[in-house]
Amino acid sequence: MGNSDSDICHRNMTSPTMFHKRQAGKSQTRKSQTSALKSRVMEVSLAHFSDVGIEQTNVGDILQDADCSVGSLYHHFGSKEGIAEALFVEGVDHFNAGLLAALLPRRTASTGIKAMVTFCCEWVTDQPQLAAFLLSREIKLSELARLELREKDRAFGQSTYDWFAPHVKSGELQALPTGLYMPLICGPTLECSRMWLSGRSARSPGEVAAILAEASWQSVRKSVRKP
Amino acid sequence: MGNSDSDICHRNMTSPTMFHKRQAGKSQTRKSQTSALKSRVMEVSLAHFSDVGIEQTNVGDILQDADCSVGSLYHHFGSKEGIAEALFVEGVDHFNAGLLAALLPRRTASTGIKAMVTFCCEWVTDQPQLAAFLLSREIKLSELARLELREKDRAFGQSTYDWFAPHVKSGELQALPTGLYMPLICGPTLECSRMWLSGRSARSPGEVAAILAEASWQSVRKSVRKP
DNA sequence: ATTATTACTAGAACAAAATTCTAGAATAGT
DNA sequence: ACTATTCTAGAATTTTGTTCTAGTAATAAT
Repeated sequence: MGNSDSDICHRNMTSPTMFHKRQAGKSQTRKSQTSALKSRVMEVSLAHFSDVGIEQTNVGDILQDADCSVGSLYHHFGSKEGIAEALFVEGVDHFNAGLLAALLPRRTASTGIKAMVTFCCEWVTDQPQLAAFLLSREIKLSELARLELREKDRAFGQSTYDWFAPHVKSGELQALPTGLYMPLICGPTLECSRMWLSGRSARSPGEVAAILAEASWQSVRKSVRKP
Repeated sequence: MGNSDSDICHRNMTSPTMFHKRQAGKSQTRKSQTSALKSRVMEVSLAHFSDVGIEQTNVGDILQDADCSVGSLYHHFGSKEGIAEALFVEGVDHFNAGLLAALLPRRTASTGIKAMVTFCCEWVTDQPQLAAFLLSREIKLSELARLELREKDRAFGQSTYDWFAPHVKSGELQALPTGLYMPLICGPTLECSRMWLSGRSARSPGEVAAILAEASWQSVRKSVRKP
């Protein structure tokens, strides 16, 4: 999170100097101070965003809670939305990586699908703040971030599809339009998550993980019964 | 939509005069002008909200596009969020009513569940703007609206449960925690909707309604196979 | 009919909050 | 040592949501 090199100055910089190798030389103090500052801002912002939403959060509070100056904040993030964007991209990254890590080692269709659902449930239950923020979708992404995410999304979709394909061929999984697997597998869980996170449901996803896993599995397995 | 009597002045008014019967007498011109204005504001706001989000929308634009004065807008809606709130409550009402109307006449578990999914798909596909707005959930509701919605939600849940119960008893539907039926039935569809609405998927829910209906049905039907 | 009250419209004035600007300090590269 | 760049800082500016005051049309009360 800290040294994510994601400040806007790097993003916007087109000069070749950005490719010079960075010697992690002697005095690390300034660098670490800076990255600590960015971390602090992101952490504090997440707390506020997930609590009252981006709009209701005011930069003044972030500045104060993160002990950061206006200049620094705008230097690193460009805008309030910029902070949200950074949080969003990072969050999606972590989630997708975790989901893949849960899926890939599984050898059977059933265990793979259920592992995805279970991971989803646990992830949401373990870090409700980040989950609430990611699921809220009130983020207006910049064109750049949009493309970045689109690409990550594509890569993620490809990875899962590579895992699914053999199981479809072997007749364990239904053959479906590619875009439907994720909604069918994670949709119910995410819906439960939203309800829990917004206080409309008392039961956390973690508590109903097993039921959700079984149900989602039933929805994508190749049915052998007559309809 | 027009004469919804939902302006804040009515909501906040506690004096008994609000209960005086209103003679729909002679000159309707002012009333209709007013309700036309409110409709215009809501329509224009929905377009902006679903396009760029509530935060990014500025009142100035709404004022201009709806040809409304600052005074009128704040008289009728109280704030920018007030407009969003009105849109949200109205939207949820319509959606829930439609969903119930699709479900209640069905006599078998299978056709009922599938009707819900199908309705969901069509509703989202038919009015993408409203759907995008409702699904975005960036609305900070007032305490009053929160309670109002909570109650509607409860009533809706009760109605669907009354329909489900006999089918659970007869062994067609799985017995599940009450809060899980909706996520399992509508979760995949809503997830598809989000992807379509945000441009991450090309296929509209309407196009895959049949597949989703069947899959969701499989996820909640009472399974007769060995696990 | 006259008056009083209320609903509504209108836009100037205000306040709060986001962002830009300018300047200076720390650091890295040459 | 010198120069360019990154980073920090906070005052100044701009933007934008909201309030206020005033006036008009409609309805209710007397």
